[in-house]
Amino acid sequence: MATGRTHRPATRSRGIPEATVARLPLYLRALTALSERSVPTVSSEELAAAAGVNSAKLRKDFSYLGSYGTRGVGYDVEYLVYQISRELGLTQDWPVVIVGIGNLGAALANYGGFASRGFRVAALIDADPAMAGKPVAGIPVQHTDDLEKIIKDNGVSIGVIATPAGAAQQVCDRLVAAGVTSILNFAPTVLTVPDGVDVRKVDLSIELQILAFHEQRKAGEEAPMETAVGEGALPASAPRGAAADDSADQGPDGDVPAVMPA
Amino acid sequence: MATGRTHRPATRSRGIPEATVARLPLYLRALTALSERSVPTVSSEELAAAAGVNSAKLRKDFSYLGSYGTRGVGYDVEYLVYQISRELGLTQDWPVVIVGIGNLGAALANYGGFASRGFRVAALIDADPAMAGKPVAGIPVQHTDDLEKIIKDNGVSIGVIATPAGAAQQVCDRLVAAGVTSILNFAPTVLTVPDGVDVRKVDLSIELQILAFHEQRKAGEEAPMETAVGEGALPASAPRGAAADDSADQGPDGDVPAVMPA
DNA sequence: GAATGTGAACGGCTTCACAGCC
DNA sequence: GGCTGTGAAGCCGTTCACATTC
Repeated sequence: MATGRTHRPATRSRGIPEATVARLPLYLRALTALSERSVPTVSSEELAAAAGVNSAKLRKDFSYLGSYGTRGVGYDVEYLVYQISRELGLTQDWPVVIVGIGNLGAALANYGGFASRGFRVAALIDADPAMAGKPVAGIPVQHTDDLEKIIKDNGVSIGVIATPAGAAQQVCDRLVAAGVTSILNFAPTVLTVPDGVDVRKVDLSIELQILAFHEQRKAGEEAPMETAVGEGALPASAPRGAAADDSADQGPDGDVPAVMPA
Repeated sequence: MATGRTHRPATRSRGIPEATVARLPLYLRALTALSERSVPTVSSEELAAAAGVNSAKLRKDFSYLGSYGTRGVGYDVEYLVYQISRELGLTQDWPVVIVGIGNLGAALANYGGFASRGFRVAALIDADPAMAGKPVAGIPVQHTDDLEKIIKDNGVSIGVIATPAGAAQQVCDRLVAAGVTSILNFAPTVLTVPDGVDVRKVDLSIELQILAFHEQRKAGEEAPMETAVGEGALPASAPRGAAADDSADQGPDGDVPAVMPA
């Protein structure tokens, strides 16, 4: 779920549900692993297990792409890898710029998963003049002043924001003005963008807070309700006592993207 | 009876929907900003705008927590900050361990938002002996061998995995065995955990792939390919050979690059 | 016999719209 | 008059179950 848009989900998608799109990368990863082991075909059951979803959902998801399986047999791994890659637009090269080369930005620049799937880090941009020219992950950092030129020269349409929250909106505005239409935001702030621009956010503290909510609930399952606050005092109250009991939080549940800020 | 636990008990007392829980941190962030500006009250409309959601949704979300607003007036900022914090379990201190101190792990350790919301980095753990003792973000890295002891000594129930994919499941198993019941996973792999353990995942390459999908669609919006929307328009029995559409630029499959981070 | 593809049922989340209270 | 709180309606996604195809 891309956030940041004002209204209109504009989900003008050509039939493929958002929830399905969000799972395609998962299937692709599982298929890639199978491909590397030279496995020729998989059943929906096997692939679903590898991707961590249930088989009915997987089959339904694939049905939106077309009929790529063979009844009684399963799916051809290589063929499916290609189809999903194509559907996701990974058969082409996507130049990406990362703005904000702090700890996080550097980590992203070094992240192998970027380059491995059609994404190419075209440039690293930072507002600190002292960073200019300094190579990070083998790529020289450029100054924010040249942002517009960098975007245009490289035909960049995807930007990653890893700046402090205070600078995020401004950077976002400049990226958009320069032609970027998809943004991955790591800054813990809500970005406002014009229609037609996609924003996805990843906020670490939000993910942790969601975990804390469930964690708290596990701990207070038998005992009491609200009250107090208490501080510190972390007795050895083994969270995993005999209590345990249900805890319905079975899987990671749908998918709320995720995490971390700058 | 006291049993019959199916899946989702939730029927028990306060059944706050997952979707709502996922938004509470967002509201909390917006409220905190208002609080810092000493704004006394907000209307659902204003707060919703600040959080990037619509007001009806916000009111519905708050209704699950209780009636904390005043009709005709709005919500008291301070009071709401407290109520949401309490609901999320942030009025207590959560010690967290980060396993895998590479670029990403270091970025997480340095992330300020951690401490600011009830989370405390209790320890940094890495498998590389060369890292041991080296301070990152002011905290000395400890070796994986001591993982169990660290977890127990600090009463840690939340763990963050920032290791390479290959090590993730093993680390996860050890964390869980040592008592961790909530995991935030940055490794691009599906983790298997026992019931009662919560896992949330964050996958950077997946987020980018989702953006690529939408980006691609925007680009192809002008060239009307086969925009056969409709519903049952998919009966195509013939799996259309590998030929399929030709729209694809170049058909480079280049084989499958590994989806894995460093 | 085996496994896909899919209509239909189901359940959860969002949006609407208005009653209720300040 | 302004704004919250909430039943009701609508939408979307998941799950079921089975006809269909190999």
